Amino acid sequence: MSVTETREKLLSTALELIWQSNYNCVGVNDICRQAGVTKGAFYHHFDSKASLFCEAASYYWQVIKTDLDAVFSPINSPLQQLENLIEFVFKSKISTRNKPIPGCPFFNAGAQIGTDDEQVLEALRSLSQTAINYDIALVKALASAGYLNYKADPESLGRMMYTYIHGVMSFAHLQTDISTVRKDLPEGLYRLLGIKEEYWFTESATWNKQPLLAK
Amino acid sequence: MSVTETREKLLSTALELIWQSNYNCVGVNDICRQAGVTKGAFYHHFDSKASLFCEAASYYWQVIKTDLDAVFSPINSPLQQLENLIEFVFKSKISTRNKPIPGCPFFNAGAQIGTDDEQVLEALRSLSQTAINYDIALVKALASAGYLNYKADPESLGRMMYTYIHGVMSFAHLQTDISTVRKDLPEGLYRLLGIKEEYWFTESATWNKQPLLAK
DNA sequence: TAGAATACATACCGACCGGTATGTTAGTCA
DNA sequence: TGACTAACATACCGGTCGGTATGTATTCTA
Repeated sequence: MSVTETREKLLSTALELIWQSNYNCVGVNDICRQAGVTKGAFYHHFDSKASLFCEAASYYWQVIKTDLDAVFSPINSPLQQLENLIEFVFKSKISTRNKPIPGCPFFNAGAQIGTDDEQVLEALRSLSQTAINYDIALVKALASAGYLNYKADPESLGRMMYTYIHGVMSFAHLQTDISTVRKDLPEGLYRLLGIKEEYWFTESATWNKQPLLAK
Repeated sequence: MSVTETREKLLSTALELIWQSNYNCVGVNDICRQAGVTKGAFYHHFDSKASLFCEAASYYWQVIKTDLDAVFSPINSPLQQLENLIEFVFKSKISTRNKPIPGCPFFNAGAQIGTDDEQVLEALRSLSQTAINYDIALVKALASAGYLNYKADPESLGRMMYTYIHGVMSFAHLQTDISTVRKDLPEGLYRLLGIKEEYWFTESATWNKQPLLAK
């Protein structure tokens, strides 16, 4: 295995395992065993488990950014972008062949990290803010296209979208049942955004690839 | 210490520690030390850490039920009940003297427990469903009183409220900043519920006790 | 009042944790 | 060719984890 191969193998394996489980439960030993790499190699490439997580976070983001850019591509109307987002969340975070619904491992991690792991928290904050920025842009587009009932503060509304989506995912993770989510996710977003009711469930997603990071 | 005293001391201490941190990070040793009880006593009263958590969950619920019944008391109008709920969430889960925002330890736990801890998951599911039932009742009351814009499925909408509230709390936990939450929490609920805009921020909470379980 | 059950206290277990010290190999470059 | 270093591999560290085996007071009961 080449140098960069080993590194990326560790990153992707860490993501995979954390995704299936969570940050606390996944140990360095597990990651190494699964990646077919020894602990010496691990600590040659990474300072600590926490710093691996931070690098994995940006690695993760780098991967799904491709998806998100397609989801929010300007060739789609704002309403289509919204439907794409819903489809993306559903496909990448909720719907799985395997039983347990992973949710978002990075959002989950926020609830798990001890307050002492400041570098991990900071990485998570930056990740969430970048994600929210996508939502904010969508809110602005929807507003200026006249789809919204109430006048909105895009920043606040973008945050609301983000928190709602992750709330739904966490709930799905706990319930291990996706049937309610299939309905609650879009309708909740319509309601939050204040999409005029005549537009509910009218547009369908133009994006329906298999997400890059869905196992 | 009497028998029930020891037991309750362990339960309340476990709640307190899990609240400040989380299920994974809090060890049996920590709980015993903080409670001033030995490990022998612990395992005399509880089968395992998981079963302690389950009992703590129902103990927790038993305590906040008093608060919730006051929040949703029928002497309050539906709109007042909603404001009470917002105030309750804010007071008990978000606003704290100490720096880190705890969020809801039981919701957090849902993202932490390994999928093998089925008994813990079941306790959490039951807890969340009971909480959602309060929300469902509120939705029905709001709907029949004519406060809502769209016609709603109360069950679905109650779930949406629940997931949104917990999403907001988890986000606050990560950001350790409550200023945005103070605005996002009520407005998001208005939007989700479809409260007619003329009623936004009009009613004020009739409930403003100190929650029983806020440290 | 003897004995049995309750309510602990103490000491300890093996497994596992993140991390490190040290050895080995392969490639780089002067 | 020889010194140097990057890229590992191996073995091991102290600490902590959830859990247990066993001893000992105290209280209840026959």
